[in-house]
Amino acid sequence: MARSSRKQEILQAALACFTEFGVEATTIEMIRDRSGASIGSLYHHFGNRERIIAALYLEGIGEYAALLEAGLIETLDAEACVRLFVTSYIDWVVANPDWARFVLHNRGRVEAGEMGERLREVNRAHGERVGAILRRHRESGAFRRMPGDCFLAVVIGPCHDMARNWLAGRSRTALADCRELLADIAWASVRA
Amino acid sequence: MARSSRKQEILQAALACFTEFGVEATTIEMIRDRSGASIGSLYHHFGNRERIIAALYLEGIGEYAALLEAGLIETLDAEACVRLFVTSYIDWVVANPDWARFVLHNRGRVEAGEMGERLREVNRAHGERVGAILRRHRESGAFRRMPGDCFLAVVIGPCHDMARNWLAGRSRTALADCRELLADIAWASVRA
DNA sequence: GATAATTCTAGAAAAATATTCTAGTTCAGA
DNA sequence: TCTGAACTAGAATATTTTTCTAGAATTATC
Repeated sequence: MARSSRKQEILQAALACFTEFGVEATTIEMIRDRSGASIGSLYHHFGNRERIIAALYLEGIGEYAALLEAGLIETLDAEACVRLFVTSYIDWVVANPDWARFVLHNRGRVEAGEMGERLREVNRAHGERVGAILRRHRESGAFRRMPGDCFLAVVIGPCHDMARNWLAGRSRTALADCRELLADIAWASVRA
Repeated sequence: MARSSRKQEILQAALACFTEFGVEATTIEMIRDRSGASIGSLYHHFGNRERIIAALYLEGIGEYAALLEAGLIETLDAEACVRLFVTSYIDWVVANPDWARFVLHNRGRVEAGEMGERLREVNRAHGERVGAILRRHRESGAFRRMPGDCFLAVVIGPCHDMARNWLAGRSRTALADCRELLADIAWASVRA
C-alpha cells in the first residue's frame, strides 16, 4: 500500500460518514468500518477523533485558499480580483460539495478544539497574503471606503449563504447559475 | 421553584458551557455541574444531549424570527423592509452574542439530528411568512430581478459573515458600527 | 541482502461519557 | 388529606473513545 494512502482512506471514509450521518453522530467505529483500517491505525495516524475532523477541515480550506491565491496573483485588475473571489469560491464548492458542506459547518468546532490555534495561524497567514494583494487596489482608490472587515464580508458573504442553502438542498436555483449575478453584485457593492 | 425554571437553568448552563468549551467538548456532567440539576432531571427535561442542543437552537432562532416578523408587518416601504433585515439581525446579535454564536455555528448539527425535521418545518413556516411580505414589493417592481434564493443571501449574507467574525473576535470593527453601511449595501444590491 | 530502526497495523483492555432505570420527592388540584 | 403527575436523584448499564502492548511491514544503513 502506497505510503500514507491509509491516512487518506481514513479521511475519505470520515468525510463520507460525516456527510451521511453528521459529524456528531459518526463514531470512530463507523470510520473504522468504512475505511477498513483498525482502531490502532486510526489512532496512530490521527491521535484522536477531533484531529480527524481538524485534518479534514484544514486540508479543505487549504485547497481552496491555494486555488484563490493562485488566481489572485495573476489578476491585476480590481474588478477581476473581486469577481475572482466569488467565482473561485463557487467553482470550488460545486466541484467539492461534500467537502464544502463539511467546511462550512465545522469552523467553530475546529476553532474551539485543540487545533484552534493552528487554524487561526493558517487563516491569519492566508488573510495577510490576500490582504496584501487587495491593499494595492484599495490604495489606488478602486474601492468604496469601508472597514476592511466589511469588505470581505460583503464580497463573499452572499456566496457563503447561497452555498450553504444550495448544499443543504434548500435552494431551487443551482449555485452555478448564480455565479455571474453574485460576481456582479459583489463588484457593484465595493467599487468606488 | 417556579415551574420549568429548572429547564431554563439547564439551557443557560448548557449555553455557558458551549460558549466556554465548545459544543463538542462539553459533557452532560459539565452541564449538570453548572446547572446544579441532577442527571435524572436533565434527562427528564430533555431526553438526551442532542435535544438540549436542539432546544437552545430552536429557542434562539425563534426569538430572532419573532423580532424580525414583528418589525416587518409594520413596515410598508420596500427599502425600509430590506434595511430592517440587516438592522434587526445585527441588533439581535449584539444583544445576544453567546446565543448568536451558538446559532451561527450549529445549524448543521441540529439539522442532521433527530430534530432536523422539526427545524426545517419551523424554517419553512418562517420563510413563507417573510416571503409573503416580500412578494408584494417584488411584484410592485421595487427589486432587481433575481432568483428568490439569491435575494436573501445577498441581503443577509454579509451580515452573517460579519457577525461570525465579530463574535469570534476576528474583527477590528465593531459589528454595531457596520449597521448602516451594511443596510445601505443591502438595499443598493437589490433595488431595481 | 542482512540487520536495525522506524512506521504502521491490530485488537484487547481501560477510561470516559451518555443513557436508562428504579426509587423517591414535591406540588397542584380534588 | 389524598392522588396523580411532574420532577429530582444517583446508581447501574451501555456506548464510545482512548490507551496500551505486541507484532508486521517498510525503509535506511552497512
